[in-house]
Amino acid sequence: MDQAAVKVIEALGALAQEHRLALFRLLVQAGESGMSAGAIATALDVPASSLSFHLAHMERAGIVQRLRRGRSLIYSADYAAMSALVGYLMENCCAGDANCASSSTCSTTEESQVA
Amino acid sequence: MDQAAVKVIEALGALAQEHRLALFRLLVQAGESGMSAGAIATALDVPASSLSFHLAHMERAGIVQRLRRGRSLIYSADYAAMSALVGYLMENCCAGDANCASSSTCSTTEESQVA
DNA sequence: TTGATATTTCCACAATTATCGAATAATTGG
DNA sequence: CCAATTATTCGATAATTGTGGAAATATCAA
Repeated sequence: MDQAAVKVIEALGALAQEHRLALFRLLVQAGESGMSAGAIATALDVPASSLSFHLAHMERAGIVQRLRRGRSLIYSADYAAMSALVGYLMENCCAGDANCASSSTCSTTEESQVA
Repeated sequence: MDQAAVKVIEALGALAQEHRLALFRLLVQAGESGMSAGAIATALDVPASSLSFHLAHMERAGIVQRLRRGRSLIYSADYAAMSALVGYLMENCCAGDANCASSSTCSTTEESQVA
């Protein structure tokens, strides 16, 4: 299994869980400024230790970023990682056939790279 | 947790596994005509019973479709499900801000619906 | 320095997921 | 109908993942 596949599996696995999916969408909507761990815990109503586990999981997977501001740790969604993910899944869609079943989904093919 | 979230978690979980990720990409590249279970098993070098487990998993999750042709079962990728997935993840990106960090990823927002 | 705030790490336990050989089912050609 | 082909289900086992209270770590304000 190549390294790109490993990264993609980690990212997909990080998103495939109730709390983490809600968390990612929350951060997507929060935009660049992100949210503190505490604010996220309040918004999602998840115990701090559980949330911390999930946040660490997502950071390891490279789909969220973290920075410290004072006592708070601020998390934000990594949009580039998201694009790369979709690019990997749809790579070489329909073997490059022009008249593909789903041209819209297929057309996103070669625009992104997994880091 | 709403129904859309459940479907998305199942789809993401279905993709977040070594063999299933390889399988999905194989089907994406195969296009509309799809591939038989046997052909997939050969291509991926996975025991038949294991592959069957993964194929069933993916069909349940709604990211691949199945039809019978003679003795063979033909599987193909569901592109629409893929689009819906990305749409859900990026919904209301950056709270609708025009000058979003990643306009390209964000712009895919309201074009798809989870069934 | 001390006390309060913000968050993580540790740990033990529960729950889910993956593996694959053997047995079973569905389909077809002769 | 029968043998061959194609693929699934069963079942026992191994491996991974999620949970949350309690203790530890980092930061700051006074």
